[in-house]
Amino acid sequence: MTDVATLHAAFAGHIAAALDALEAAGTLPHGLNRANVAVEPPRDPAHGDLATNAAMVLAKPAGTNPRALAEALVAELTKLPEVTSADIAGPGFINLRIDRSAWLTELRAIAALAGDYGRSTMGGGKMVNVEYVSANPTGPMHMGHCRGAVVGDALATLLEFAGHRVTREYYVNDAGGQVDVLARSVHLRYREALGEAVGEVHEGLYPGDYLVPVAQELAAEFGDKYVAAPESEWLVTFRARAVAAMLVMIRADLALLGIHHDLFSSEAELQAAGKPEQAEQWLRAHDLVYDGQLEAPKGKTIEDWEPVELPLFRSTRFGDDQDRPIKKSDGSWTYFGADLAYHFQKAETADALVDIWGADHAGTVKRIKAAVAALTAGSGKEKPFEIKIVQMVQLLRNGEPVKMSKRSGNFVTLADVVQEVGKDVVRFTMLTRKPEAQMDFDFAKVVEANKDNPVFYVQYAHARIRSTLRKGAEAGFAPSDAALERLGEEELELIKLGAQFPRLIEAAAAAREPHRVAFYLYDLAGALHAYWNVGNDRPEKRFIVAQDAQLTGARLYLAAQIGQLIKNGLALLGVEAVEEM
RNA sequence: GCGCCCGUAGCUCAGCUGGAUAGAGCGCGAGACUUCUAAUCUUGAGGUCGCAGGUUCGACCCCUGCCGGGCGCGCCA
Repeated sequence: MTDVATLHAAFAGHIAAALDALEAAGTLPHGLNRANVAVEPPRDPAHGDLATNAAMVLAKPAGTNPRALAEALVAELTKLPEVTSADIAGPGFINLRIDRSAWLTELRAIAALAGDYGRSTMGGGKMVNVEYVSANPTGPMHMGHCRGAVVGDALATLLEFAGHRVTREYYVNDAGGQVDVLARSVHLRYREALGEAVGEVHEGLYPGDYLVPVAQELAAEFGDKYVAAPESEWLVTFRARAVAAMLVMIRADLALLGIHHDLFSSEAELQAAGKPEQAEQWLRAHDLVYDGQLEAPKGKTIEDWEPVELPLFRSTRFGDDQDRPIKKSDGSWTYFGADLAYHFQKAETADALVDIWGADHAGTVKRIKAAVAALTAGSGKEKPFEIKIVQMVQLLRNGEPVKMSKRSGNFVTLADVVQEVGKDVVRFTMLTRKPEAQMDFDFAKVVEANKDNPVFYVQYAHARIRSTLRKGAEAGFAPSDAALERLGEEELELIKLGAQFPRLIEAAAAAREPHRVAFYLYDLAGALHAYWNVGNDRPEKRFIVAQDAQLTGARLYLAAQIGQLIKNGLALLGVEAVEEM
C-alpha cells in the first residue's frame, strides 16, 4: 500500500492535533475521551465541506461551554493551509471549507492508491471471526440461507478492508439427530440403488433426489452388505459419507455466490474433544449450570409433557424466560450445550466474534451470549461477541409470492436463483436493505434494466465510465492530472462525494453494516449519471471535448477515479464491476 | 402469555451509533427529449418519523408504556 494519506484520515489527524495543542496550552484537560468526536461532511453542503462536533462533545467533560471551546479550536484549525474558512455554527459545530487544491490532491490519492483507496488500518490487525451460513449439512443451500450468506461474506470482506484479520467460519452441525435422519435417508436410497423398490419416501426422512449420488457410491463400494444389516452397523459410516457429500454440494452452491469459507468446524469433533464437558464443569463450579426441572413451554399445551431433571443453564439471569438445558435426558448434548463450548473455543483465538443468524434463531441470542460472556470472562479472555440477525426474505414473482412446498422438499434452491438472475444481482439485492428488516425479492424486478434497479444503476455507471475511457483512448485522449485545475464546480461535487468513501468504510465496518456500502454506491452512481446527463444537452460538459485535449484529460482522469471507487465498493460486496452492459 | 425484529412521503426504502431546515427512487403534477453520452432528463407538490410520556443544550435515533405487522418460544436445529 502506497503511503498516501486520504483527506478523511488527514483531517481526523488535524482535529486530533488541534485538540492536542489545546491540551498543551491548558485550554482542554488531558485524557478526555474523544471516541465521539466526528469529522464528517455536513448534511447541508451550504454549511461547508467538513464539520466537526468536537467542541460540543468535549465541552461538557471539559467543564467549559461549546462555543468557547469551538473558538479555541477554530484558531488552531485556521492555521492549516488547506482550510480556507472555519466558522462556528449552531450550538457549536465547526464548519470547515477546504481549498479546492486539496480536493484535487484527493483525486490523485485515489489514482495512487487505486484498489487500496478506502482501505483502513482501523481494525489494527485484530482477529475477527465471522461465522455465517452454518446451515445443517443435510441438503443443498436454499433461498432461506442466501441472505445471511451474502451479508456475512460482505461483512467479512469489509472488515478485512478496514484493517482486521478475518476468519470466515462455517459451523457444521454434524452431531445432532438431523444427521442421523440424513444417514437413514441415504440408506433408503442405497437400497433403491441396489434395485429395491422403496416407494414413497417415509415422512420423517429427507426425500430429495440429491441423496441419490452418494447412495449410489455407497452401493458401488459396499454392494448389498448393509441392506439388511442393523442400523448400528452402518449408521456411522453412512452418516460420515452423507455429511461429506452434502458439504461438497454446499461448498459448490456457495461458490456460485463467490463465497468461500476459511474454516469448516465440526460439531462432532468439538464433542469428541470433550469441549462441552469442560464448559459444563466451569459453569457448574460457578453456579451457572445446575440440575433442575424444565418448565413446560409457555403459550402452547403439550399433552405428553413430563418434567425431567436436566442440567440447566441459568439463562433467566440474563433475561431469558426460562433456564435452558445443555444436555438431553439421554445424556447427549443439546445444540445449545455444544454451541456455547464452540463459541468459547472460537474466543480463544479470535479478538472478536460475529455471528450471522437467521431470524428464526433470534430467540436463542440471549442465552448463548450470556453463556459465552460468562465463560470468556471466567477464563480472563472476555471478547466482544455480536450476533447479527438477518430477517426473512419473501420470494415474489411479479408481486405474487412464490409457492414453496415443504412436504416434497421442493424448495427454491440457491443454485436455481443464481442461475436465473445471476450472482451479482443476488448479492447486491441482498445488501440493499438493512439486514434486520424483512425484504422482498421479486424475480421480475431484480433483473430490470432501468434506474429503479440499484444493481443495474451502479453497474451501469461503471460500464459508462469504462466505455467513455475506451472511446477517449480511440480518439487519442488519455486521463491526465496535468490540468486538474480546469475542473469546475460540478466536477468538484463529484470528487467530494467520492472522498467520503474512506470514512464510509470505517463507519460501515465499525457498525458491521455492509449495506451502507451498497447505498453509498447507489448515491455515487446517481451523481455520476446526473453529471453525465448534463452533457446530453451541452456537449461542452461532456467528458470528451474533442477540441480541448487538456480539459478532456482532466475529466477522463476524474472519470477513471470515480470508476475506481465504484469498483472498490463493488469488490467489497462481491459484485463484479462490468466493463460494458 | 413471553422474547426478538420492524413501523419514516400514496408505495418501496435510506437516514452515517444523539446534531443544523428528515432524504432517495417509484407513483402523481408540469415541462423537455424521439436519442447510442442508449437502456430517459429537468422541475414541483407531497411528512404529527405508529401513538403517548420521559431523558438533555439538542431525539427518527436512547428509556418506559401502549398500538399494528413479522419471526420465534420442547430435551428440535
